[in-house]
Amino acid sequence: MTNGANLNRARSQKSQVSILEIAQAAGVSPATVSRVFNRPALVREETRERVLAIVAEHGFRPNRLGSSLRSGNTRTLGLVLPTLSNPVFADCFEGAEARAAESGYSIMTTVTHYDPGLEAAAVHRLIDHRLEGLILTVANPNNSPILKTLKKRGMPYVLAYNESSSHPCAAVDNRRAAADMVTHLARLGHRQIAFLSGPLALSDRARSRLAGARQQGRALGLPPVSHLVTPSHTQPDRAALRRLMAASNRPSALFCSNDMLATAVIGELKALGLCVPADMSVAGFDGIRYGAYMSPSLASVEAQGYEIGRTACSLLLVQIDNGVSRSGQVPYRLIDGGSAAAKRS
Amino acid sequence: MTNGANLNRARSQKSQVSILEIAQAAGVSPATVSRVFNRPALVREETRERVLAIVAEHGFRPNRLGSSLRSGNTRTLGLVLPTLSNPVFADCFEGAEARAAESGYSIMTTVTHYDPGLEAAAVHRLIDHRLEGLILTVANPNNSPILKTLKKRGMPYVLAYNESSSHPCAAVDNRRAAADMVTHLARLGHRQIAFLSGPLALSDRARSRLAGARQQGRALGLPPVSHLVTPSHTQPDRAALRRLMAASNRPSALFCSNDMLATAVIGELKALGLCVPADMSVAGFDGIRYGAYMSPSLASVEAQGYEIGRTACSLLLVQIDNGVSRSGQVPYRLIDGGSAAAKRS
DNA sequence: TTGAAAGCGCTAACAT
DNA sequence: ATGTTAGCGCTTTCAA
Repeated sequence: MTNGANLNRARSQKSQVSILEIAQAAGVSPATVSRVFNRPALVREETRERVLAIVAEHGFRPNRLGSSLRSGNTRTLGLVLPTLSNPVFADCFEGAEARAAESGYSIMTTVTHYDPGLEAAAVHRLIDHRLEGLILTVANPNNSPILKTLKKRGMPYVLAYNESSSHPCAAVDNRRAAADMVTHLARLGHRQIAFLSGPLALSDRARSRLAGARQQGRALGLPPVSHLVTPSHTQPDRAALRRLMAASNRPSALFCSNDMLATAVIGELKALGLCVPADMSVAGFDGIRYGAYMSPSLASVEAQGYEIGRTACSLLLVQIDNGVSRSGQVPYRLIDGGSAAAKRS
Repeated sequence: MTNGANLNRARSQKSQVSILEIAQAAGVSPATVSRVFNRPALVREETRERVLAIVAEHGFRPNRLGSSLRSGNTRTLGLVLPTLSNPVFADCFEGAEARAAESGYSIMTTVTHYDPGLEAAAVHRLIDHRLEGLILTVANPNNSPILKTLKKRGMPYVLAYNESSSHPCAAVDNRRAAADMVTHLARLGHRQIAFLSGPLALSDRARSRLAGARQQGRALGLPPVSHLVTPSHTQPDRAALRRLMAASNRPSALFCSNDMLATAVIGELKALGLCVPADMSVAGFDGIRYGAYMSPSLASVEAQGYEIGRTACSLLLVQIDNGVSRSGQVPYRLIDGGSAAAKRS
C-alpha cells in the first residue's frame, strides 16, 4: 500500500507539466495560456499559435481539477438508474451520454438495483464529485429522501421514466399508454385481464401503468383488472403464476409492467406446458428490441429509452444553464406483437 | 446566459460550507477536520466526535475537488465500451461498477459505437478528468493509438473483452470458445459452416473467433469455414445473406460473431421464409439472457459480461495500488440452444 | 494529539 | 492584448 502510493507519486510526477511551464516556455503569463483554452478570441492570433505549438509539443492538457476547483464547474453529470441489464435503461444511458457529449459533458453512472438503500449511498458518492446535475430514476418521486437532499443542496436534477408534477422529468404518459394497451387487448376480445408487476412501492411506473389499465378496464366495462405482485420486477413468481392459471376466473390476457417480466412470464408459461398466445395472451411494456425477434413477437408499448435519456439530459443542461426547470413528455407507440392475439373460446 | 451564470453563482454560494467553517465551529484547525475524514485514528475520540457533530449539523461533505487536486487521487475510473445496447456490455458495466463501488470508486462511462475516431475523442474527454485508471474495449489492441497514449501518460488501464499478450486484459479465450462451438456444430452433423461478422478491423474478438472456428474446422477435417462480412456488427446484410442461401454449396450452419447479429440473422431468415433450425442452424456468441427466451432458444457461447467487468476492475485496482499489471481469463460455457440442431438431409 | 503554513493547477478580477 | 495577484478547498509536511 505504501509501496503503491510511492509508485503513484512517481507516476504523477512525470506528468507535471502545468499551465505554468507552458507559459514560461511560450514566454507568456499563465493567464494567457488559460485564455488560449477558454477564450481564444481574446488572444492575439500570433500569441495563440505560439502557445498552441508548445502545448502540442508537450502533449499538454489542462488539469480539470484545478479548473473545476477555481471556476466551480466540473462539466460532469450524474446518471442514476435501477439497472443497465434492462435494455430500456441502457438505451437511456446512450441517449443521455450522446447529448452530454455534444455539450462537452461527461457522465458518471451508477445503478441501484431497485434498492432505495443503495440509491441514497450511490447518489451521495456521486454528489461528492461535485457534479453539475443529476438524471435519475427513483422508486417513488413523491417520497424520495434523495430528491429532498438534491433540492436542499440546490443541485439541478431531472427525473427519467418517473412522472411527477412537482419535479422536472422526462417520461412517457404511463397511464395513457397502459390504457391504450388495455383497449388493444379488449379489441382482441379479452375481458379478464390481469396486470403483473413487482412491488409497487419500488416502481411508480408500475403503479401508474396499473392505474391506467384499471381505469381503462372500467371505462370499457370490463371485469376489474386483477393485480399479481411478484417479488422481482423482472422475474415472475412461478407458484403464483400457476395458481393464477388454475383459478376458475382465469384471465385470458396478462399485461406485464415491463418487457423483461413479460419475456420471463412467457418462458414460465411455456414451462407449464401452455402456449402463447393460444392459451394465454401476454403483453409487456417498454418495447425492447429483442421483443421483435421473439416468436411470437412481443406485444408491448414502445417507450424509447434513448429519447427519454436524451430529453432528460437536454432538460438538465437547460436547467444548469438558466435555472429554468421544465419537464418533457416522450411519445409512445403500441407494438402489435403476436404474443397478444384474439381470444379463442 | 449571463443570467444563468448569475444563478449558478447564487446557487454555489449557498453551499459554501468548507472545511474551514467546520473547523472554526468545532474550535479546531482545518487539518484536524481533514484528519477526522481521512485518518480518524490520529484524532482523539472526543475531538473527533465534536467535529462529527458539527459536520452532521451542517450536512457537510468534503469537496472532492480540493482533495483530489491536493492529493492527486480522484477515486474515479473510466470505462470505454463500444455500446451499452448490447447486453453483454451492459453487464460488463454492472460488474465493473459493483467492484468499483466496493472500493469507493465511481465510474465515468462512454461509448464509442465501434468508431475508432470517437474512441480517441471519448478517451481524451475522460482522461482530462484525471481518472486514476481506465477499463476499455478497443477495436484492435495491437494497433491502438489510444493505448499508446495511455502507456505514455503512465495511466493504468485494463482491456475488457480484447485479448492481448502485450496489454493487461480480462477476456475469455475466444479462439478456444469458437473452436468448441464448431466442434458442437460438427457433432450435430454440420460440415459446411459459415462464419458471419462485421468488419474484422473493428473487432479483434470477431477475428479471434473466426480464427478459432477455421482452425477447428481444419482439425476436424471439415470443408473450409467461409466468412461472410456484413457492414454492421449487429445487423446482417440482407442481400448477402440471400446470396449465401442460394449458393450451390450453401452452408447448413451459420456461426455469428455475437448474439445480436445471430438474433437479427434468425429474423432475416424467417423473413426469407426459412425455418431455423430446420432449414439452417444458427449459433451466436456472448450468451445474452434473451437468447434463452427466444424460440428456438439461441445456441451460443456464454461469456459472462458481469465477470469480465468485475475482473477487469479488480485487475485495474490492483494496478493502481501496486503498479502490478496482470491479465485474467474469464471462463466460458457452451449453450446448447435449439437454434442449432442436428443436420437434416 | 494538534496546529500553522504552503501549495496542488487553474481562472477571474483587476490593472496595465 | 496581456500580466499580476489572489484564492477555490483541501491535504501534508513540519513543528509544537
